[in-house]
Amino acid sequence: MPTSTVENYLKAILVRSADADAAVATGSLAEALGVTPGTITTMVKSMASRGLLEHQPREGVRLTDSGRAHALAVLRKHRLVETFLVQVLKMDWAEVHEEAEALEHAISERVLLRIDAILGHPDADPHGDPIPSAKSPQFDRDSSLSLATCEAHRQYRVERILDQSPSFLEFIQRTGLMPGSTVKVAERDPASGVVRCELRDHPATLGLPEAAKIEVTEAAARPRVAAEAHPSSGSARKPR
Amino acid sequence: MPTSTVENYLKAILVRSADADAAVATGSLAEALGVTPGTITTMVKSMASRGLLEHQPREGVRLTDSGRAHALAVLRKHRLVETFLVQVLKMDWAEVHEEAEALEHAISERVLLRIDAILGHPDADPHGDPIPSAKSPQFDRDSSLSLATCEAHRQYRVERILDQSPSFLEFIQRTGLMPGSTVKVAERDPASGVVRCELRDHPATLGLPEAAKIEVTEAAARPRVAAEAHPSSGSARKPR
DNA sequence: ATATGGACTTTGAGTCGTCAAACGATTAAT
DNA sequence: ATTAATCGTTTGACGACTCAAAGTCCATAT
Ligand SMILES: [Mn+2]
Ligand SMILES: [Mn+2]
Ligand SMILES: [Mn+2]
Ligand SMILES: [Mn+2]
Repeated sequence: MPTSTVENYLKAILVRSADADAAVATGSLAEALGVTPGTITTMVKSMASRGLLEHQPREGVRLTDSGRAHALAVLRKHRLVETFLVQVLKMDWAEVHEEAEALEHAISERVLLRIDAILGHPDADPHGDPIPSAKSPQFDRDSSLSLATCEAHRQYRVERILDQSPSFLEFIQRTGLMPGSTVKVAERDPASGVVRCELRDHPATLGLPEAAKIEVTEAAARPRVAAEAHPSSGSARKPR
Repeated sequence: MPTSTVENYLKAILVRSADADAAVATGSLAEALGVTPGTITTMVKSMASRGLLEHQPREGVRLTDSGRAHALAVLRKHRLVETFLVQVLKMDWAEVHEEAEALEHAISERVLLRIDAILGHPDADPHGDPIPSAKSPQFDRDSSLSLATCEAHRQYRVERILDQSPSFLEFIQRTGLMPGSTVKVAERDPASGVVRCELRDHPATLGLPEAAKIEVTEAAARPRVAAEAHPSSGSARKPR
């Protein structure tokens, strides 16, 4: 029964250890969690003593199996809650991340089961982030194509937005670049750092670092996102 | 921005100060909150210094206007969340109190507004407890009639259950004594401490202290409860 | 009027999460 | 190799919340 503080630490470590079994630097955690480096060292030692992670002093931390399981559970709650807030409570796409940041620590397994069922067991949240499954703690890091790296003049489908800040999400929403939408890069100019895109019925311009935060796949690829983009036939729920 | 601990203290004080402006004894708070008397004294002094209440040493505690406003907001969240869990997430009537005990501290005003709207602005929770309104912080303590005090051989309507313990609520549910149901006292024997009732299609027996926890009004009285009792026509939502 | 018992408060201590500032280790530059 | 710079750890302190145990107040019963 970790506290919500510990849960936030676990989650921060998990999402930073996607690539292989490289250790996560304590400094990156300090920055992510908004606390001083000394605080991280202290917390990390206490979490290590509880078996949630291993701490290689001066090098970084690695989750144990137990720590990873806890972290995945929290991440799952976070993303299911976000999806619920958008689809059932009809809340704003750009603000649900903050809400979920608090709710992920207050929602019981029982409530989570109901939410998951009502949503039809989605496998991605409104930002396109994969929802870890209750059983198989898979954690895919598949597509590494973004608006900063894809080919120009070809149709792509937005899969995932890699930034949770409300201001960025609001920009995405304004320009219609949400997961599920179709987009084409019209021009990419490394000199000026500007990317010009074509949406279904209007253009959009953004900087290279911002374009890198928009993950895409070739337009033919299978859809995977839970958020509703088009008013399709039937109920608001998706199977599987 | 009180912590969730302080919010729990405020709520405990509020629900114990319904009657007039009598001070709430610190001992009753210690019991209600499951902490030692010394802890209450300490917390109460700190809350007094923050202007949330006044502390008459050796006598008790009284909420300030600011403290009462906070307490009412928390109570409102608690009861709206309970109603939401029952009506929208279809959770068990007997277990939502515990869930709400945690969620009341994690839900933002924004989320609360959505929940309230989706529920159609209910004015009582599934246990019949009044939901303080956002504007008028009214807090009615109207009916004082219970299955322990009402007349025998007359029809009454269950309005409210004054005990949140899951085991008691499960008993109520099993016997069909939820708010909205109709009941008649067949026999009350002070000697044995037993109350025998008639429900719509079956009898029920309970002790006097338990009967006192079931608030009723004369059967003709206006309904007031948000929980669904009968599958009525139309949608699952109630107006006003 | 005094003594007693119960309710409340005080005191000393511990845990958790945090900071600021001093300190150490490692790496990169000269 | 020495020196700097950077990154991480230690240390001492604090606020919030809690307990156990000792101390105080006060209403009441003698
Ligand atoms: Mn969080
Ligand atoms: Mn998300
Ligand atoms: Mn609570
Ligand atoms: Mn209730």
